[in-house]
Amino acid sequence: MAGGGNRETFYDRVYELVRRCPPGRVITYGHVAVELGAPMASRAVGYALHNLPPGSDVPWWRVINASGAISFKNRGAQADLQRELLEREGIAFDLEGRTDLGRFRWWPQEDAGAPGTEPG
DNA sequence: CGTATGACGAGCC
DNA sequence: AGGCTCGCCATAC
Repeated sequence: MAGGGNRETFYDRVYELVRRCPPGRVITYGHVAVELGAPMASRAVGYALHNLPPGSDVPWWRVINASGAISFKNRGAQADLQRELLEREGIAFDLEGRTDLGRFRWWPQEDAGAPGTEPG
């Protein structure tokens, strides 16, 4: 059933992109927004993950802020969980709780098979 | 339909 | 380097 009518919301687009983020890599809210065509919708991106339903296969923990740090630190438990999940994937954290975006940042174009971005 | 929220980003001091 | 403010966007009520 083509069903049609199934309009994809901004949230769904965020989920799809984040879902493509491979382990050991991270992406910033701002970059996700840019990929979606809304470089200034970084806030909406975070909101999308906030509305992320339980049981979803979206690696929300691979999404961090432009500072390379984990957001919603207020959530404590949630932030701690994200950091643990990232560390298990090989993501290193700075003493300030920040990661090296220049080393772990993931670029959707990599998945597209576009050379030039060598994570080396 | 208008207001308020929020897991952001960049600029300014 | 750290902290504060404004702006921007997409939903919820």
